[in-house]
Amino acid sequence: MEAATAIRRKLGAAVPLSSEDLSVLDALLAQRLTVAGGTPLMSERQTERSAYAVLSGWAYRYRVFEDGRRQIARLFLPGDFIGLNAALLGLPEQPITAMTEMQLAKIDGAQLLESLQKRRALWLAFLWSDTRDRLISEERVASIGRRSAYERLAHILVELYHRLELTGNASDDRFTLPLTQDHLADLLGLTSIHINRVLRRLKRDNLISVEGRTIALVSPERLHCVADYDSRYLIHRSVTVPSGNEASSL
Amino acid sequence: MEAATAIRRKLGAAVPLSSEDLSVLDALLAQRLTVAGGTPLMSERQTERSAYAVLSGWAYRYRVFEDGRRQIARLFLPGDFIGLNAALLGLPEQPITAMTEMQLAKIDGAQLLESLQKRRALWLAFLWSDTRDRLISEERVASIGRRSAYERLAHILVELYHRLELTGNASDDRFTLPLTQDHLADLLGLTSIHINRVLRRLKRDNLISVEGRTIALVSPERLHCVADYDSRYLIHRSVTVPSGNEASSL
DNA sequence: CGTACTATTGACGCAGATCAAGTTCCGTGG
DNA sequence: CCACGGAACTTGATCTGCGTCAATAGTACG
Repeated sequence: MEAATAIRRKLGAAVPLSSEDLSVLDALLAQRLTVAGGTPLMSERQTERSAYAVLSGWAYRYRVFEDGRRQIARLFLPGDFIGLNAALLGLPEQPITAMTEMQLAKIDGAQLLESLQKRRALWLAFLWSDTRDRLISEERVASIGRRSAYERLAHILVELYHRLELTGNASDDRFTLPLTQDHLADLLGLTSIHINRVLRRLKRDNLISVEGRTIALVSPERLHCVADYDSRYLIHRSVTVPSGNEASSL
Repeated sequence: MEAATAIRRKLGAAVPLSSEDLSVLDALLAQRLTVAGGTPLMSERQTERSAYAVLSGWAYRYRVFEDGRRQIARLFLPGDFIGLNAALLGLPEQPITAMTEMQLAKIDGAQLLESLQKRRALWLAFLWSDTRDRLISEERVASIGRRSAYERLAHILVELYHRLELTGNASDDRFTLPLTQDHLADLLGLTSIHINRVLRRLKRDNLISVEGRTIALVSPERLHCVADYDSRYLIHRSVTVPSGNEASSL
């Protein structure tokens, strides 16, 4: 149970969770599974009404066009939820692929619905997570729409570091990046060839260093500056849970 | 009360709402106000814990960079909600500006929280609306990242038509577009000069026609094709509300 | 030791940006 | 009713960031 530290850290950072909230959460996340990198998740089996919480590993959702062009719409990191809203609403989810081996907790839609209705703090925590995902998506629009390739790359690296740090998957300005240059290209609306050149320019300018799959942010300050990284972006002051008793309220 | 047809149509299309649901909804939307075009909404007065429902008119949220580059992250059309999650969570919302004169319903955060907890169908309807907004945002990422200017413009026009049609603000393949070419540029990650040229190419190719602020989709089929418009995008089969009685569930 | 990703590097082309004028369309006031 | 001023829209000339095409290395696993 307590293995779901990524989820607990993320939700707990936004909303103070009581021990009772935590035990309901643990119950939701009880069913574990592991999938290999490359496994398609949620591909068309919308019948299931189930979602996943990411305990470890990375996944991504993408859109493919007729002619093969591809755009990654979203990355799922440890602490993120996959297909939550779709499960709650009973709607189909777009195709999602595991990028690395992943540990997942399978969440039952109906059980989740009940739990959120009973525990207001949990509901707010999930709502916050959802809101944060939207923020990220909208900042990606800003990135692809208005930032240069150099700035885009700087921005995503800083963003990923902050997201991973929150769940304990990064520290000391270093983290493991399982994305290939092709993935980065499809994520940022560029070509892998250009990613390669710009990545190397970031190294030459001494903003980052790369050893294998490990990225080190050599100069976080200059990276933030280059990316015009909004300091308020993804910063979570704790949400206050309005009183009003749990579950009752009729 | 019943003036909030845009909201009722939109939510009702996704989730069947009982007359009781509707009366709770009406109560939420009771407080009306009108703002002039250009009015800033939600700028930093995060203290209020209130949100808006758009009854008529358009607004947009944007991101400005140090050097003046601008990106519109999101458009708000009739039937959309502004700052809902932020109000529920008590978090600050990013700057939003009214583009035209707007009729709004002011929603109290605390009251909303209570209402959603009492009425499961309403909660799901709001959740659905939120999910749809995220879909739109992710499709925008795909658009800016991988579509050409010509395709992007085709896509946004088709998307806006479908969004407006749902609330009764467009029909017969025509609608009023209050956006200037500058707005379109900032929305699609282009320059207004290029928007101008591409718009004219769409007219020359007989895909659209423009009279003043009215856009007519001359050939919706070809537009869908050019844009590689996903037919499932924004289509809402009705959500089924799981049984499980309202409000109780302990 | 091949087969298949993944990364790297160079030459060249183009979609869309930038720069620089206009021009039309209004609303406002004289 | 016309003059003025300021958005919004047009149009052309030129430039450039990034894409495309093509080829070469690593690397990694079976």
